[in-house]
Amino acid sequence: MTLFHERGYDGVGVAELAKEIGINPPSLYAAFGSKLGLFERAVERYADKDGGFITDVLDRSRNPEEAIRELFLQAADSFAADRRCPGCLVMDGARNSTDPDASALTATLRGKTRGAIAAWLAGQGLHDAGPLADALMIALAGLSAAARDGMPKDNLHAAAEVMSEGIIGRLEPAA
Amino acid sequence: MTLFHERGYDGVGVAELAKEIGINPPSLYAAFGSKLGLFERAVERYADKDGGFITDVLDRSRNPEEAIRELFLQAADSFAADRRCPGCLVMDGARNSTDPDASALTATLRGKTRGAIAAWLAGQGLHDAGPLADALMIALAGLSAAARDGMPKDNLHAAAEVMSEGIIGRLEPAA
DNA sequence: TGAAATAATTAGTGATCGCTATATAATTCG
DNA sequence: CGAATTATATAGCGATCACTAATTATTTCA
Repeated sequence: MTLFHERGYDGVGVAELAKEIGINPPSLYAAFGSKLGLFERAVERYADKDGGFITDVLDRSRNPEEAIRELFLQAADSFAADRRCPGCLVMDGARNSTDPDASALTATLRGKTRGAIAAWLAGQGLHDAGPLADALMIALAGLSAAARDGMPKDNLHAAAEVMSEGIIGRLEPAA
Repeated sequence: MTLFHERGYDGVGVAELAKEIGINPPSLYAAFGSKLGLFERAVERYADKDGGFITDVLDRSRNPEEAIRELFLQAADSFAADRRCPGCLVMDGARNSTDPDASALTATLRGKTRGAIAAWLAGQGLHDAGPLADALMIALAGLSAAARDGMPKDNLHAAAEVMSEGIIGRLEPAA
């Protein structure tokens, strides 16, 4: 998972993945079926653990302002937590990959996240929950890209606050 | 340039690049020195032509509100203009590349753009021009990522408007 | 302990990578 | 027209890719 996160799906080979796990390539294929199978397991684990803060924030927040603020704060924290593998594996783990299956895998997870956010916003009685969810996902994608481009944690935090407070200021109830 | 834009630096081979130009690999090396040399030329051309709207907007705008609004609008237009090569070549052309030189090339151009935006904002007498420039760059990176992930032009526009108006609403003069 | 089943390792498959030495064709000049 | 020069194209260099057949080592039970 760390290797995929660090260098992307195409950037790491099966030999190195097996070595990191402590097995040989044939054992990797016996256990996961293919490189893509291992990637699927890694991405799902990442979404469950590292990406769990998203559903947690939505569950715990009692109003959209608090939710969005906390979402951006925790995203900036998460994306800059480990200097060795910055950004989000779901956002950027298969970016520019030559394997369409790997891209489709992460795209599906992004779709689920966007759907959960949009549904929560709509449930809060907000106008334009769809475009709002798109804007949030785009901002998160930007944060992930910036983290991967090496932006320091403090700068990431400051920029995240600008964006979150900006979007919060534009919230309005459904017509 | 189109091939690099479409599939990223690592995603396209020299043989295909040469074929697209209409020459053979040895001629490509005679003309550009290396794959990286051709990428450099392509990225610089892209920054000059397709990315020219950024400096144009800054030059023409008479206040930050107008500038930011126009920046996001034109970015969304540009990133979704060609379905075959969506997003921004400078933002995502070398993302997850295994060649650090290619990544450094695009990183330098992003740094220049961020610098130009920050300087312009500061010249407009705005508070926190640095974090603001970071936020703008991050939003643009998010728009590029969303475009590359296949988001339709209209949705991209709507989300861009949410983000731009949000940031505009948070502008404040320097202390 | 000895045979059967399982696991791990080595080595190698064809394909593609960036890049280039060699060979062929086209052009320029005496 | 023929020789020297330049530009083109073909083919192949070593390296790496995902993946696996064949071999060796280990363990499991009678």
